[in-house]
Amino acid sequence: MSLLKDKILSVATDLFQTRGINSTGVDTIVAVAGTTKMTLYKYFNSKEELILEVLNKGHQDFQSWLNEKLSSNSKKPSEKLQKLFEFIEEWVTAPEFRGMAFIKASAEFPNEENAIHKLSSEQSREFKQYIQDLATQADIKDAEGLSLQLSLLFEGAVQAEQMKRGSGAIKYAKKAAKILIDGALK
Amino acid sequence: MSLLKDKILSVATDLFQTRGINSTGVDTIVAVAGTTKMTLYKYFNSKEELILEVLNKGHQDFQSWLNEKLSSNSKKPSEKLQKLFEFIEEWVTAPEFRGMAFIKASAEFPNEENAIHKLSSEQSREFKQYIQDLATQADIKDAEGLSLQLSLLFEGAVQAEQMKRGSGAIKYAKKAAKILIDGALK
DNA sequence: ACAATAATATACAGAACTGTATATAATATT
DNA sequence: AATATTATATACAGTTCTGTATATTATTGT
Repeated sequence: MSLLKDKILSVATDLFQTRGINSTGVDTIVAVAGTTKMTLYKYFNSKEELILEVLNKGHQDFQSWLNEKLSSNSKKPSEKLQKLFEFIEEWVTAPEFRGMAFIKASAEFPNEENAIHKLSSEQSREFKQYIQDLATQADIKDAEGLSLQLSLLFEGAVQAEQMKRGSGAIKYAKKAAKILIDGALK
Repeated sequence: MSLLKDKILSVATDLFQTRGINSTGVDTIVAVAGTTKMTLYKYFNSKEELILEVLNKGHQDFQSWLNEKLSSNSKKPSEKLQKLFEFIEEWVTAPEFRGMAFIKASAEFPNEENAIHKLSSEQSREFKQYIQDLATQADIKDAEGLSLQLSLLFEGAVQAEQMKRGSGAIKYAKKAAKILIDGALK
């Protein structure tokens, strides 16, 4: 992949998170990326396509990072489940954390027919599914219920942290997750 | 208060939720409200002021509604706490539910210095404080921790429901809340 | 060296947006 | 009935936005 395309993607990712998607013009993106609109529109047919790619990349990056962390630190599925929020805390409290792209995107594009909204919704579903797979492998009966609850805690904590940095919400989310997981494991 | 001002506020509330704040122009608002820009700018000095009033009204309406429901159905504080998510479910599953204004607003205005973001953050804090007061009155030791956890569940469930109507997330949020409250009560 | 590709510079069309100016009509008030 | 208030109609200034057209400059491959 082109270096410039990568640069545009990463600049757009950052600007969308810190200023909002609709409030970030393509002129600003190319200026910060040190290129021109002609180049941007060569790699992306429209701003919407750029947004979709930003979302896809962000989702893949997060999922890969999380999966890597979980796989390299735990073998047993139940252990992975229990360590899940440890790594989420690490992710959320990292200084470069700027929020979860799909959560913000779904708020900026509330129409359920909109392509960006649909992708956000799909990514949220995939994340929940990922947790559900962990829960299933850990032999939890109501894997779907637990995974839904854990996703709610996750999205709530991310939302809280987006709203106020250093809110400490994630610490309590972690405790709540432990209670819910322990309850479901026994 | 003027009838027209009220009409503008309610139209703006609806359009902001269904189309997004930045994607809704004042021209659209006045057209739907059946009035003109001159009138809108008589009652609101700027679009930002209108947004702030929409947020304030939404927050007050929700808090009043919830407080009324809780007070008229329960006397004991611990009962109120336990019925909290019953009413939240009622709120979220109502056909006219369009999401929580301050959650979306904070996503559209991510800068923590922004007046709209600040108000959203403040409203989130007030809601958490409201739950914390319920928890304190119910003699719960770690009232702050529990209220934070319940707010996370709440915001996560609202987020999930905004992302996909009829997701059923609120049902599992309710179950999780029960587990957390029961654990904290004993 | 030459040709093809990639990137830049710049200008601009066309639309949408906030906010204001100005003049007119409808409604209350006294 | 005369006057003040309230709302409308309409136009527009000024900005910002997405996306394109056109011409020029670097860079790469052969």
